[in-house]
Amino acid sequence: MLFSTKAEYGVRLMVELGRQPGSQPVSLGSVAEAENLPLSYLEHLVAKLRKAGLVTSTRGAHGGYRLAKPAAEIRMDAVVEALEGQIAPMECFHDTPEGKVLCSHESDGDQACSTKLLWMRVQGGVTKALAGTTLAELVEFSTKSEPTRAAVLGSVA
Amino acid sequence: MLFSTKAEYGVRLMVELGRQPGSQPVSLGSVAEAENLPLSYLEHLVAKLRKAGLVTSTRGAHGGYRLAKPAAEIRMDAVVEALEGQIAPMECFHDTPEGKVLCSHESDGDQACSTKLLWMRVQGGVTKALAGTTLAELVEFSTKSEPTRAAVLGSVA
DNA sequence: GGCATAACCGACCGCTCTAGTAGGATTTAT
DNA sequence: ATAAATCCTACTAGAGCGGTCGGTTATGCC
Repeated sequence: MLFSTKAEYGVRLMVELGRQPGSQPVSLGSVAEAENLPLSYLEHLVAKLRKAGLVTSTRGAHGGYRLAKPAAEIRMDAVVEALEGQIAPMECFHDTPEGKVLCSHESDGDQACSTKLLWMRVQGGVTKALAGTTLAELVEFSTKSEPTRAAVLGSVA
Repeated sequence: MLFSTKAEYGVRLMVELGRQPGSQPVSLGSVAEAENLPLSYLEHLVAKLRKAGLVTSTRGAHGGYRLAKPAAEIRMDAVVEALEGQIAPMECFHDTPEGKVLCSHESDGDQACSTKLLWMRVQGGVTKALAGTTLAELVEFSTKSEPTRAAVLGSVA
Protein backbone atom coordinates (compact mmCIF):
# COMPACT_ATOMS: atom_id res chain seq x y z
CA MET A 1 0.00 0.00 0.00
CA LEU A 2 1.32 3.38 -0.96
CA PHE A 3 -0.66 5.22 1.70
CA SER A 4 -2.21 4.25 5.02
CA THR A 5 -5.71 4.88 6.24
CA LYS A 6 -4.52 8.14 7.72
CA ALA A 7 -4.68 9.64 4.25
CA GLU A 8 -7.94 7.87 3.50
CA TYR A 9 -9.69 9.02 6.67
CA GLY A 10 -8.20 12.49 6.52
CA VAL A 11 -9.27 13.07 2.93
CA ARG A 12 -12.78 11.85 3.71
CA LEU A 13 -12.85 14.28 6.59
CA MET A 14 -11.80 17.12 4.35
CA VAL A 15 -14.42 16.21 1.76
CA GLU A 16 -17.05 16.13 4.47
CA LEU A 17 -16.07 19.64 5.54
CA GLY A 18 -16.07 20.76 1.94
CA ARG A 19 -19.59 19.50 1.51
CA GLN A 20 -20.99 21.87 4.14
CA PRO A 21 -22.65 24.87 2.54
CA GLY A 22 -22.62 27.47 5.33
CA SER A 23 -19.67 28.82 7.21
CA GLN A 24 -20.68 27.37 10.55
CA PRO A 25 -18.28 24.81 11.99
CA VAL A 26 -18.92 21.06 11.87
CA SER A 27 -18.24 18.94 14.90
CA LEU A 28 -15.90 15.99 14.57
CA GLY A 29 -18.58 13.81 16.09
CA SER A 30 -20.94 14.38 13.20
CA VAL A 31 -18.17 13.72 10.69
CA ALA A 32 -17.27 10.52 12.49
CA GLU A 33 -20.87 9.39 12.39
CA ALA A 34 -21.39 10.33 8.75
CA GLU A 35 -18.26 8.52 7.59
CA ASN A 36 -18.48 5.76 10.18
CA LEU A 37 -15.00 6.38 11.54
CA PRO A 38 -13.73 6.32 15.13
CA LEU A 39 -13.97 9.78 16.67
CA SER A 40 -10.89 9.54 18.87
CA TYR A 41 -8.75 8.55 15.93
CA LEU A 42 -10.08 11.39 13.81
CA GLU A 43 -8.95 13.77 16.55
CA HIS A 44 -5.35 12.82 15.86
CA LEU A 45 -5.75 13.32 12.15
CA VAL A 46 -7.55 16.64 12.32
CA ALA A 47 -4.80 17.91 14.59
CA LYS A 48 -2.32 17.39 11.75
CA LEU A 49 -4.59 19.16 9.31
CA ARG A 50 -4.96 22.07 11.70
CA LYS A 51 -1.21 22.37 12.26
CA ALA A 52 -0.77 22.41 8.51
CA GLY A 53 -3.21 25.32 8.27
CA LEU A 54 -5.78 23.44 6.22
CA VAL A 55 -8.64 23.63 8.71
CA THR A 56 -9.53 26.03 11.49
CA SER A 57 -11.24 25.12 14.73
CA THR A 58 -13.60 26.82 17.16
CA ARG A 59 -13.74 25.38 20.63
CA GLY A 60 -16.61 25.00 23.06
CA ALA A 61 -20.25 24.14 22.52
CA HIS A 62 -21.45 24.38 18.93
CA GLY A 63 -17.82 24.46 17.91
CA GLY A 64 -16.12 22.35 15.31
CA TYR A 65 -13.98 22.58 12.21
CA ARG A 66 -14.08 24.50 8.95
CA LEU A 67 -11.89 24.61 5.89
CA ALA A 68 -9.30 27.33 6.22
CA LYS A 69 -9.62 28.14 2.50
CA PRO A 70 -12.18 27.56 -0.24
CA ALA A 71 -12.11 23.95 -1.39
CA ALA A 72 -11.02 24.96 -4.87
CA GLU A 73 -7.81 26.42 -3.45
CA ILE A 74 -6.87 23.33 -1.45
CA ARG A 75 -4.54 21.05 -3.38
CA MET A 76 -4.49 17.43 -2.32
CA ASP A 77 -0.72 17.20 -2.15
CA ALA A 78 -0.86 19.51 0.86
CA VAL A 79 -3.57 17.41 2.48
CA VAL A 80 -1.85 14.07 1.98
CA GLU A 81 1.52 15.43 3.02
CA ALA A 82 0.03 16.87 6.22
CA LEU A 83 -1.37 13.45 7.07
CA GLU A 84 1.34 11.09 5.92
CA GLY A 85 4.44 13.23 6.18
CA GLN A 86 6.81 14.04 3.33
CA ILE A 87 6.01 12.10 0.21
CA ALA A 88 9.15 10.44 -1.08
CA PRO A 89 9.27 7.13 -2.92
CA MET A 90 12.25 5.87 -0.98
CA GLU A 91 14.03 6.28 2.32
CA CYS A 92 17.12 7.70 0.68
CA PHE A 93 15.22 10.59 -0.92
CA HIS A 94 15.42 13.96 0.75
CA ASP A 95 14.15 17.30 -0.44
CA THR A 96 16.71 19.95 0.26
CA PRO A 97 15.64 23.48 1.22
CA GLU A 98 16.74 24.61 -2.24
CA GLY A 99 14.22 22.29 -3.86
CA LYS A 100 16.69 19.74 -5.13
CA VAL A 101 16.31 16.02 -4.62
CA LEU A 102 19.09 14.25 -2.83
CA CYS A 103 19.77 10.56 -2.81
CA SER A 104 21.88 9.55 0.14
CA HIS A 105 23.61 6.83 -1.89
CA GLU A 106 25.18 9.40 -4.14
CA SER A 107 27.55 10.64 -1.52
CA ASP A 108 29.53 7.39 -1.41
CA GLY A 109 31.43 7.68 -4.61
CA ASP A 110 30.29 10.15 -7.23
CA GLN A 111 28.68 7.69 -9.59
CA ALA A 112 24.96 8.03 -10.21
CA CYS A 113 22.59 5.95 -8.14
CA SER A 114 21.16 3.23 -10.37
CA THR A 115 17.66 3.59 -8.99
CA LYS A 116 17.37 7.36 -8.93
CA LEU A 117 15.92 7.67 -12.42
CA LEU A 118 13.09 5.33 -11.50
CA TRP A 119 12.17 6.96 -8.20
CA MET A 120 12.34 10.41 -9.72
CA ARG A 121 9.77 9.41 -12.29
CA VAL A 122 7.55 7.78 -9.68
CA GLN A 123 7.69 10.80 -7.44
CA GLY A 124 6.91 13.00 -10.41
CA GLY A 125 3.85 10.93 -11.22
CA VAL A 126 2.55 10.97 -7.67
CA THR A 127 3.05 14.65 -6.99
CA LYS A 128 1.55 15.53 -10.35
CA ALA A 129 -1.57 13.51 -9.52
CA LEU A 130 -1.88 14.94 -6.02
CA ALA A 131 -1.07 18.54 -6.84
CA GLY A 132 -3.33 18.43 -9.87
CA THR A 133 -6.37 17.52 -7.83
CA THR A 134 -8.24 20.01 -5.66
CA LEU A 135 -10.56 19.29 -2.78
CA ALA A 136 -13.36 20.93 -4.74
CA GLU A 137 -13.04 18.25 -7.42
CA LEU A 138 -13.43 15.50 -4.85
CA VAL A 139 -16.43 17.19 -3.29
CA GLU A 140 -18.11 17.48 -6.64
CA PHE A 141 -17.13 13.96 -7.64
CA SER A 142 -18.56 12.44 -4.48
CA THR A 143 -21.94 14.08 -4.89
CA LYS A 144 -22.50 12.62 -8.33
CA SER A 145 -23.69 9.06 -8.15
CA GLU A 146 -22.24 7.98 -11.47
CA PRO A 147 -18.75 9.34 -12.05
CA THR A 148 -17.59 9.48 -15.64
CA ARG A 149 -14.45 7.86 -16.83
CA ALA A 150 -13.36 11.18 -18.31
CA ALA A 151 -13.33 12.78 -14.86
CA VAL A 152 -11.05 10.12 -13.50
CA LEU A 153 -8.50 10.54 -16.24
CA GLY A 154 -8.87 14.30 -16.27
CA SER A 155 -5.70 15.72 -14.80
CA VAL A 156 -3.47 12.72 -15.49
CA ALA A 157 -3.71 12.41 -19.25
CA MET B 1 7.79 6.39 2.20
CA LEU B 2 5.98 4.98 -0.78
CA PHE B 3 8.26 1.96 -1.08
CA SER B 4 10.50 0.07 1.29
CA THR B 5 14.09 -0.96 0.78
CA LYS B 6 12.87 -4.22 -0.69
CA ALA B 7 12.18 -2.35 -3.90
CA GLU B 8 15.41 -0.39 -3.61
CA TYR B 9 17.61 -3.45 -3.04
CA GLY B 10 15.75 -5.56 -5.54
CA VAL B 11 16.04 -2.98 -8.31
CA ARG B 12 19.74 -2.56 -7.60
CA LEU B 13 20.10 -6.30 -7.86
CA MET B 14 18.32 -6.35 -11.19
CA VAL B 15 20.48 -3.51 -12.50
CA GLU B 16 23.57 -5.39 -11.41
CA LEU B 17 22.43 -8.45 -13.35
CA GLY B 18 21.61 -6.27 -16.32
CA ARG B 19 25.13 -4.87 -16.32
CA GLN B 20 26.70 -8.27 -16.94
CA PRO B 21 27.69 -8.69 -20.56
CA GLY B 22 27.87 -12.47 -21.01
CA SER B 23 25.20 -15.03 -20.36
CA GLN B 24 27.01 -16.69 -17.48
CA PRO B 25 25.23 -16.49 -14.13
CA VAL B 26 26.28 -14.09 -11.40
CA SER B 27 26.43 -15.26 -7.82
CA LEU B 28 24.41 -13.40 -5.22
CA GLY B 29 27.57 -13.04 -3.16
CA SER B 30 29.24 -10.91 -5.78
CA VAL B 31 26.14 -8.75 -6.15
CA ALA B 32 25.97 -8.29 -2.40
CA GLU B 33 29.58 -7.23 -2.34
CA ALA B 34 29.27 -4.88 -5.29
CA GLU B 35 26.20 -3.13 -3.89
CA ASN B 36 27.25 -3.48 -0.26
CA LEU B 37 24.03 -5.23 0.77
CA PRO B 38 23.50 -8.14 3.18
CA LEU B 39 23.63 -11.44 1.30
CA SER B 40 21.09 -13.30 3.41
CA TYR B 41 18.54 -10.55 2.92
CA LEU B 42 19.11 -10.50 -0.82
CA GLU B 43 18.28 -14.21 -0.88
CA HIS B 44 14.74 -13.43 0.20
CA LEU B 45 14.37 -10.74 -2.42
CA VAL B 46 15.78 -12.72 -5.30
CA ALA B 47 13.40 -15.54 -4.42
CA LYS B 48 10.50 -13.21 -5.15
CA LEU B 49 12.05 -12.15 -8.43
CA ARG B 50 12.54 -15.76 -9.42
CA LYS B 51 8.96 -16.72 -8.56
CA ALA B 52 7.80 -13.80 -10.69
CA GLY B 53 9.81 -15.17 -13.61
CA LEU B 54 12.13 -12.18 -13.84
CA VAL B 55 15.37 -14.03 -13.13
CA THR B 56 16.51 -17.60 -13.58
CA SER B 57 18.87 -19.47 -11.33
CA THR B 58 21.45 -22.20 -11.75
CA ARG B 59 22.43 -24.07 -8.64
CA GLY B 60 25.72 -25.51 -7.56
CA ALA B 61 29.26 -24.29 -7.98
CA HIS B 62 29.71 -21.47 -10.49
CA GLY B 63 25.97 -21.03 -10.35
CA GLY B 64 24.05 -17.83 -9.82
CA TYR B 65 21.35 -15.71 -11.36
CA ARG B 66 20.60 -14.28 -14.80
CA LEU B 67 17.88 -12.10 -16.22
CA ALA B 68 15.11 -14.24 -17.64
CA LYS B 69 14.64 -11.78 -20.52
CA PRO B 70 16.68 -9.02 -22.18
CA ALA B 71 16.79 -5.92 -19.97
CA ALA B 72 14.93 -3.90 -22.58
CA GLU B 73 11.93 -6.17 -22.23
CA ILE B 74 11.73 -5.97 -18.46
CA ARG B 75 9.34 -3.25 -17.31
CA MET B 76 9.88 -1.91 -13.84
CA ASP B 77 6.27 -2.25 -12.77
CA ALA B 78 6.73 -6.02 -12.88
CA VAL B 79 9.92 -5.78 -10.83
CA VAL B 80 8.52 -3.51 -8.14
CA GLU B 81 5.29 -5.47 -7.93
CA ALA B 82 7.20 -8.72 -7.51
CA LEU B 83 9.11 -7.21 -4.61
CA GLU B 84 6.49 -5.11 -2.85
CA GLY B 85 3.29 -6.90 -3.76
CA GLN B 86 0.36 -5.39 -5.62
CA ILE B 87 0.74 -1.68 -6.05
CA ALA B 88 -2.40 0.03 -4.84
CA PRO B 89 -2.51 3.46 -3.25
CA MET B 90 -4.91 2.37 -0.53
CA GLU B 91 -6.01 -0.68 1.40
CA CYS B 92 -9.52 -0.55 -0.07
CA PHE B 93 -8.27 -0.85 -3.66
CA HIS B 94 -8.42 -4.21 -5.33
CA ASP B 95 -7.75 -5.15 -8.91
CA THR B 96 -10.32 -7.59 -10.12
CA PRO B 97 -9.38 -10.36 -12.56
CA GLU B 98 -11.28 -8.45 -15.24
CA GLY B 99 -8.97 -5.46 -14.84
CA LYS B 100 -11.42 -3.21 -13.06
CA VAL B 101 -10.61 -1.33 -9.89
CA LEU B 102 -12.77 -1.98 -6.90
CA CYS B 103 -13.05 0.16 -3.81
CA SER B 104 -14.41 -1.78 -0.89
CA HIS B 105 -16.26 1.28 0.40
CA GLU B 106 -18.49 1.34 -2.64
CA SER B 107 -20.40 -1.73 -1.63
CA ASP B 108 -21.97 -0.09 1.41
CA GLY B 109 -24.53 2.08 -0.30
CA ASP B 110 -24.21 2.80 -3.99
CA GLN B 111 -22.86 6.31 -3.73
CA ALA B 112 -19.41 6.96 -5.12
CA CYS B 113 -16.47 6.83 -2.74
CA SER B 114 -15.27 10.38 -2.17
CA THR B 115 -11.61 9.45 -2.34
CA LYS B 116 -11.67 7.15 -5.35
CA LEU B 117 -10.99 9.88 -7.89
CA LEU B 118 -7.83 10.87 -6.08
CA TRP B 119 -6.43 7.38 -5.62
CA MET B 120 -7.22 6.47 -9.22
CA ARG B 121 -5.13 9.38 -10.40
CA VAL B 122 -2.29 8.53 -8.04
CA GLN B 123 -2.27 4.92 -9.12
CA GLY B 124 -2.33 6.04 -12.72
CA GLY B 125 0.69 8.25 -12.16
CA VAL B 126 2.67 5.55 -10.41
CA THR B 127 1.95 2.73 -12.82
CA LYS B 128 2.64 5.00 -15.76
CA ALA B 129 6.04 5.87 -14.32
CA LEU B 130 6.90 2.28 -13.49
CA ALA B 131 5.55 0.66 -16.63
CA GLY B 132 7.18 3.34 -18.76
CA THR B 133 10.63 2.54 -17.47
CA THR B 134 12.61 -0.50 -18.55
CA LEU B 135 15.50 -2.14 -16.79
CA ALA B 136 17.67 -1.33 -19.79
CA GLU B 137 17.12 2.38 -19.18
CA LEU B 138 18.30 2.06 -15.59
CA VAL B 139 21.34 0.07 -16.64
CA GLU B 140 22.31 2.69 -19.16
CA PHE B 141 21.53 5.53 -16.75
CA SER B 142 23.69 4.07 -14.02
CA THR B 143 26.74 3.69 -16.24
CA LYS B 144 26.79 7.36 -17.19
CA SER B 145 28.40 9.46 -14.51
CA GLU B 146 26.48 12.62 -15.29
CA PRO B 147 22.81 11.97 -15.97
CA THR B 148 20.99 14.61 -17.94
CA ARG B 149 17.83 16.25 -16.70
CA ALA B 150 16.16 15.32 -19.97
CA ALA B 151 16.62 11.63 -19.25
CA VAL B 152 14.93 11.91 -15.89
CA LEU B 153 11.86 13.60 -17.31
CA GLY B 154 11.85 11.40 -20.39
CA SER B 155 8.88 9.09 -20.06
CA VAL B 156 6.91 11.19 -17.63
CA ALA B 157 6.49 14.40 -19.54
C1' DG C 1 34.16 -39.93 -4.01
C1' DG C 2 34.95 -35.71 -1.70
C1' DC C 3 35.03 -30.95 -1.34
C1' DA C 4 33.94 -26.20 -2.18
C1' DT C 5 30.50 -23.34 -3.97
C1' DA C 6 26.23 -21.56 -4.29
C1' DA C 7 21.15 -21.72 -4.54
C1' DC C 8 17.26 -22.79 -1.51
C1' DC C 9 14.29 -22.80 2.68
C1' DG C 10 12.19 -21.78 7.13
C1' DA C 11 12.48 -20.01 11.74
C1' DC C 12 13.46 -16.33 14.54
C1' DC C 13 14.09 -11.37 16.33
C1' DG C 14 14.29 -6.35 17.46
C1' DC C 15 12.37 -2.29 15.86
C1' DT C 16 9.11 1.08 14.11
C1' DC C 17 4.65 2.37 12.51
C1' DT C 18 -0.34 1.82 12.34
C1' DA C 19 -4.77 2.13 14.16
C1' DG C 20 -6.71 2.75 17.48
C1' DT C 21 -8.38 3.48 22.99
C1' DA C 22 -8.51 6.01 27.31
C1' DG C 23 -8.68 9.74 30.30
C1' DG C 24 -8.48 14.00 31.32
C1' DA C 25 -8.05 19.32 30.73
C1' DT C 26 -9.77 23.39 28.58
C1' DT C 27 -12.96 26.44 26.17
C1' DT C 28 -17.56 28.26 25.19
C1' DA C 29 -22.79 28.70 24.07
C1' DT C 30 -27.03 28.32 26.61
C1' DA D 1 -23.67 25.41 36.18
C1' DT D 2 -23.85 22.34 32.58
C1' DA D 3 -23.30 20.27 28.31
C1' DA D 4 -20.77 20.20 24.14
C1' DA D 5 -16.99 20.39 21.95
C1' DT D 6 -11.83 20.86 21.06
C1' DC D 7 -7.35 19.66 22.75
C1' DC D 8 -3.53 16.86 24.69
C1' DT D 9 -0.79 12.98 26.40
C1' DA D 10 -0.07 8.33 27.27
C1' DC D 11 -0.80 3.69 26.32
C1' DT D 12 -1.46 -0.74 23.57
C1' DA D 13 -2.05 -4.85 20.23
C1' DG D 14 -0.69 -6.15 15.97
C1' DA D 15 1.73 -6.04 11.56
C1' DG D 16 5.48 -5.32 8.58
C1' DC D 17 10.43 -4.24 7.87
C1' DG D 18 15.15 -5.41 7.86
C1' DG D 19 17.65 -8.32 8.81
C1' DT D 20 20.26 -13.00 10.96
C1' DC D 21 21.03 -17.90 11.39
C1' DG D 22 21.27 -22.76 10.54
C1' DG D 23 20.57 -26.23 7.69
C1' DT D 24 19.51 -28.70 3.06
C1' DT D 25 20.15 -29.54 -1.71
C1' DA D 26 22.43 -29.31 -6.18
C1' DT D 27 26.61 -28.98 -9.03
C1' DG D 28 31.41 -28.31 -10.94
C1' DC D 29 36.11 -29.78 -10.18
C1' DC D 30 40.08 -32.59 -8.53
